[in-house]
Amino acid sequence: MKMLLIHADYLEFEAKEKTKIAEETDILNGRMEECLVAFIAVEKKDDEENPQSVVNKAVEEIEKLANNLKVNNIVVYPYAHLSKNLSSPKIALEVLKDIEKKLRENNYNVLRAPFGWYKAFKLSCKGHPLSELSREIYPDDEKVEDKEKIPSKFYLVKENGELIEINKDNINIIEDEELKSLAKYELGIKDKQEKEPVHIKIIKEKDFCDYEPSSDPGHFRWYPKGKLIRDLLAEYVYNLVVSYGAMPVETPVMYDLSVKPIKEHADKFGERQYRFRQGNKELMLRFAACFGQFMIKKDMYLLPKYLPLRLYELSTYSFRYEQRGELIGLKRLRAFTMPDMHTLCLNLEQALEEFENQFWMCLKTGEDLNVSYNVIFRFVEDFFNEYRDWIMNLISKYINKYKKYVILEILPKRKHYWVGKVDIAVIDSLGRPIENPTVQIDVESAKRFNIKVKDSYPILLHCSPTGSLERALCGILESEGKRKDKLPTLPLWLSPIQVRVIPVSDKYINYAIKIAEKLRENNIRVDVDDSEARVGKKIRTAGKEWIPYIVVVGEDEVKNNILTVTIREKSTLKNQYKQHMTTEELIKEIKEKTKDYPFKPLPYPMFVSKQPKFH
RNA sequence: GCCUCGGUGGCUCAGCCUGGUAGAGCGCCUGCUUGGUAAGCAGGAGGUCGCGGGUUCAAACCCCGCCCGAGGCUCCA
Repeated sequence: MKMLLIHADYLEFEAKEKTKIAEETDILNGRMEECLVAFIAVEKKDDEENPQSVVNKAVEEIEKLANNLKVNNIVVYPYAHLSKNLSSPKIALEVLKDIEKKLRENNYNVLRAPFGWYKAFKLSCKGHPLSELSREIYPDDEKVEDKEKIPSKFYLVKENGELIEINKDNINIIEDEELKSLAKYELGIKDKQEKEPVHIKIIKEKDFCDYEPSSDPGHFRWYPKGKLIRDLLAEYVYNLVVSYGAMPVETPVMYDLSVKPIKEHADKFGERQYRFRQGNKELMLRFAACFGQFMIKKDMYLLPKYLPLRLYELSTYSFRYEQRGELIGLKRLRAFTMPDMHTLCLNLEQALEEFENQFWMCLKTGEDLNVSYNVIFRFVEDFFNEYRDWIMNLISKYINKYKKYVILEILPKRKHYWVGKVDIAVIDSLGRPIENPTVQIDVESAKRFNIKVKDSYPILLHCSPTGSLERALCGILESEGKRKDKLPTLPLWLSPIQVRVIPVSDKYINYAIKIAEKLRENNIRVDVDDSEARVGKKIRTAGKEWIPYIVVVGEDEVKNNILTVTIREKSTLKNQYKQHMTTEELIKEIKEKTKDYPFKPLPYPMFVSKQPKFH
């Protein structure tokens, strides 16, 4: 709705002649003194969407101004010429009448000029700063969406391929607690939580990373240990996708909104982006690596034999201007690092084959990060019906391999760029899903970005095998933080300090250093606790740092040339698991456990007494 | 973005209601202790009480605005 508001000494009108849409009325002329005149055009979107909300907002605006100006007389004047996109006359009349009625109820003197007549009018505008104002009023979109939204259906899929529709009442048929949490979340069943997720405490306590109050909310600072973990994860995903056949690229973080496909793709995601003007350009910060990779593909001369063609980029960073109240620790940020692979597929058959491979790749990351994944497939109904056999076959392979059921969402019609996707989630310490790895079948973007293989538009797959690195870490920490069966720990290859050597007294410090150096030469992250504390205290400190191997050396070890190693994985808080082994055996064990994973050296001084605290 | 709660030495928190010299534990430093698997003993240093304004003779405390965090709502390509 468009509205022009005039504070006037008087307004006078006279209806002269009917149009086709004229309302029947006796009030064909009128005059009001000391009044606020509201010229109003009701628009198509008001009509289609939510007329009642427009009425309420318009009345609110008028009253606000009337209050300011201290006037009690209001003229409601239909004025079609304010808009080129008018609503139907029927709705317009209803809206105008409603506005008149509401204002009357609120004790204003209201004069409404007749709708659909050619009218003569005289107006005397007061001419002070507030005397001429225009307002544009948008309908609330909440109710609109409700109207448009046909809800999805959710199913539990078991090994025999049976689909059991799940809803609020039968949710307990899902026995797996984690999968049930995921289903509950999807169905909008919420258990109220008043606590914060445990990873927030852990990241600070362990000197991984922290909030940066002098940036925008949701942008973090990373300390050496957290930086190490992120770098290791980055290298891990790089190796994973490159050995799978992806070609790494790097593309800009910001894009020009005057480029049509960029603008279209960006506009789909509405408010949740950083946009800014620089010079005479309007720019946006990328919220995923799609933009740059699509532009590369658009400019390539693509032959069918190149396909499936996979480009990979670690988007450091992707930016999303999430709502302020929605930012939570590492779970939702405004700047995050997203491994993002896009695969061009010749046709749907090839796309399905790729989808399956990429799905298995996503699941493998759960094993490497030592987290438990829960799977939800989402398909648009038509697509599901057409490829049902293929889908059910994939699901049954998954169930056989991982011994877990899956959730299946069927969407009545396509509303995003994808026709099918899989989301893979870790359940956090409060029973809420952290959705992370994903594969999506995109049938829209190739056309939008004019990516052509010969003369046809290929299918595009989006895949992030771990999801954002920050969220991956979040998932690991939440999983460990909620552990009851044993001590929380990071996977060995991700542990910032893998081994700590503790001399029983400073007599043995040189021996401890010798051991540490030997480990370090073998690419093991090791430090030496040279502090003045007693052994018990040093063990406790090492335990609080989640160090996987603690080597205590004293007289016995020197004499027998053997190490006493406390292995965290096999210990509990009360019972430390200790094992005697030679230095070579320890090295061998660690090398064995980390052999398929990236390595980076200890980013800290080797002596504990020299290691700074970051908080 | 909205609603609720919170922000006090490096960390965890008490004090605020009822205004009057800012507290504890851990950590840190120093000394004693030279030690054997999750907190040895003693002493000491360390605080713009988130920021800005207001009320008051006097503000960590009362009032207003803002910033930051958590929970809830809404959102989540």
